[in-house]
Amino acid sequence: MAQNPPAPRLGKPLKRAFFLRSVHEVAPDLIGATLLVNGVGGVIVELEAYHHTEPAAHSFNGPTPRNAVMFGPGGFVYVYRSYGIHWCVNFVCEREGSASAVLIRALEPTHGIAAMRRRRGLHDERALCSGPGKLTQALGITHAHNGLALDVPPFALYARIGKIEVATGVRIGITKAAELPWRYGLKGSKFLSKPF
DNA sequence: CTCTTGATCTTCT
DNA sequence: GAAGATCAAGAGC
Repeated sequence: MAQNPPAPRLGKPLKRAFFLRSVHEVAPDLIGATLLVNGVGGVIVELEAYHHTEPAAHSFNGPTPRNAVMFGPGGFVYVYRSYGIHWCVNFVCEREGSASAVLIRALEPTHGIAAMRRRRGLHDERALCSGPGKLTQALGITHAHNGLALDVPPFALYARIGKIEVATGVRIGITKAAELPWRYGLKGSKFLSKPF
């Protein structure tokens, strides 16, 4: 087995207050940040913004048992079941009642790659976390994590270090409000769910 | 490479 | 009963 390169240095820990502003300010600032769950994870390279004022958001029709966390304050985790089989993870943004969030869609694996390969049953690093359902499986995220805070274990989030270029485009896999350019990604990354 | 399909949970009609 | 913020496997080109 080839040795993995050393994991990159981490930036400063992001606190809950990081999320208490517009989802469109948070979204580009999260590209390049590092997400870890029990020490396993990587660099966020792709995400999408959702807001209760547009019909693609789960919160558009008001609170339900599933989306209740979205209606709380920013800085917490919203996990939902997708197509009956996958889990998808969101970070809630803005103030309580704003019901906005970013869907984490892809990571560049950097920490705990062996654990991710084991959970995914795959060796190819580029396929470990290149999609919203894939990365939750790789990090071990399930409904048990719904409602947890992002700045408290098992979660840890670290600011990016240095400059990057953020790409934007239309969101993937939706039919309502499909024209909004609310997909954000790390320009040129090899770990996206799809190229921009 | 693209296209199709099955898996089967939660919400809405 | 249908649709959905998905993925992997298999068929066909």
